[in-house]
Amino acid sequence: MARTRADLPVWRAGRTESTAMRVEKQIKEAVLDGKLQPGDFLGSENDLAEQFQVSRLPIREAMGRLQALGVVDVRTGAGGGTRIANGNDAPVVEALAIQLKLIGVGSDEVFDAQLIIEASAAEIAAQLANADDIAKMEACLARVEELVSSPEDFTPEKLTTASLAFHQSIVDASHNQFLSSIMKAISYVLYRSVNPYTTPAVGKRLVQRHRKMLAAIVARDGELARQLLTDHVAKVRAKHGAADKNTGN
Amino acid sequence: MARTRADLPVWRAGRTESTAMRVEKQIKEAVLDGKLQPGDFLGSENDLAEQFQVSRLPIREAMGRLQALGVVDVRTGAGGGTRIANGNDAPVVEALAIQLKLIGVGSDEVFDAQLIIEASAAEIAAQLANADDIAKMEACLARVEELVSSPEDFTPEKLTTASLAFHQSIVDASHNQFLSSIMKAISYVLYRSVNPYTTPAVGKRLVQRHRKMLAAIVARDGELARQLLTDHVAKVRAKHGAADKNTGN
DNA sequence: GTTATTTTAATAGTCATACTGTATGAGTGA
DNA sequence: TCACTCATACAGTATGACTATTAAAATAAC
Repeated sequence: MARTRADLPVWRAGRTESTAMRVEKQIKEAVLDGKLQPGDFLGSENDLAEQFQVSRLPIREAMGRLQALGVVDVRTGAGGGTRIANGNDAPVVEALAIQLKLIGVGSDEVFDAQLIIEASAAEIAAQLANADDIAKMEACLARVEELVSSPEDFTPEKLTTASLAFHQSIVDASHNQFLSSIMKAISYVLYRSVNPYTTPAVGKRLVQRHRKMLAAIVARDGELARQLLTDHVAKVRAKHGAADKNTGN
Repeated sequence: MARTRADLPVWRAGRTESTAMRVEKQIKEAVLDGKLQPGDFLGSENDLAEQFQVSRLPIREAMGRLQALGVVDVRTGAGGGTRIANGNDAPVVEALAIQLKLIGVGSDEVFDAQLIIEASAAEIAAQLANADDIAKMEACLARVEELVSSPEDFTPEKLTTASLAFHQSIVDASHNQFLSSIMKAISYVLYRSVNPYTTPAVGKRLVQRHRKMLAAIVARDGELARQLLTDHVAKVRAKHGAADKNTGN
């Protein structure tokens, strides 16, 4: 694919700050300093335009950028306008996954991170998991079992999704929202990575190991849970192989 | 036209989302699918406006959003326009830190995550660290020592920054860019959290433990490095206390 | 008096146009 | 060959107008 300027010297963006960037920066700082909290009303675009003594356009742009980052919510209609968002990690999780792709982070690194985070999360989950968490994990496991035992419903996409949901439920059971967010980003990348290798035969072995992992957590055996998780991730990784290492896939 | 543009996904009509969001979504999907790669040229705002059959404004908005996420770089002037960015995790790292604040993630959870990631990273670093990594870590350590031994230069901000830089250099030495990015987000949050507790006396004990940690890594003793890291983080955490738990500070 | 419906007003979203500032690359001259 | 100048292409901003959407207020129905 010929791109005339694709190999030009490195681009450094953001030399002179635009109005939108300045506004964006101020709001972000205020949030980090706790001066703005979830639910706080910033005003309508016209309000803010007057407040910052600029036209609607840069304000609109700044709000759009903050919205893309999940920092603010924007609503149209009477009583609408911009408010500081309640926590919503979906945008930043997706953005993180994209950055891993752009940076060129290899599968190995993502698998390593998965190993580190999930193994520790499983150990914590074995201590902290409550009835709701266990119910959630069991539901995810049941979904996986349903898929591998009914060939007519089976698709690689469904099984990959269900399996990753189970892994996510384990991390969620650690009651650490930071780890949960990171795990979501890992799932984002892993989905596209492991999906081609997902077959019904793989699924059968998968579900057996999943069941053991859940049993260890329910039995409050953190050490065993960690060990099983470690083995499991290592096996998935081995199946994934070294064929496409460093491609980000 | 001497300049070709990377193929974009086809415009899909729909009425629920704004135009800017639709464009944003398509570009993000294309990047995740590998159809767009770092350096690929998307076109000028006018090009894209024509391509998507809308005015400049929604296009401009979409590019602004993607720029805020670090997905694209935008440049003015002749030969300017929008390109897919090379990896740049700074925006998403900051956004992640903001989300932790908005979600209300407590200090405990961040410390837990730090413990998990840094301990594992230190263990890996003990295996993989090369001469450059060690030089970098030593430079960071030297900066910390310099600060605690010269009271006239000392400020809590400087020491906190230098100490976190040392921790970052350890994670960087694991050669896992994903862990590095996550550590940056942790530093972002931790800076505001531990800074008030940073004193010269604290610094003196800090530097001793730092030196031991680095020695263990240089000696390729992963097990010891992990142990020292774990103890160290636990001690910082204890000093931080439970006074402001769950405040996000 | 309460509920369902309509109307109204506020607000984001979009468009067209014009102008400014800036960076690039081509052209000019020494 | 090198430095300088200048035209051009591009983002950034402004203005004004129009549309679509939504919450709230007003009205009608029960």
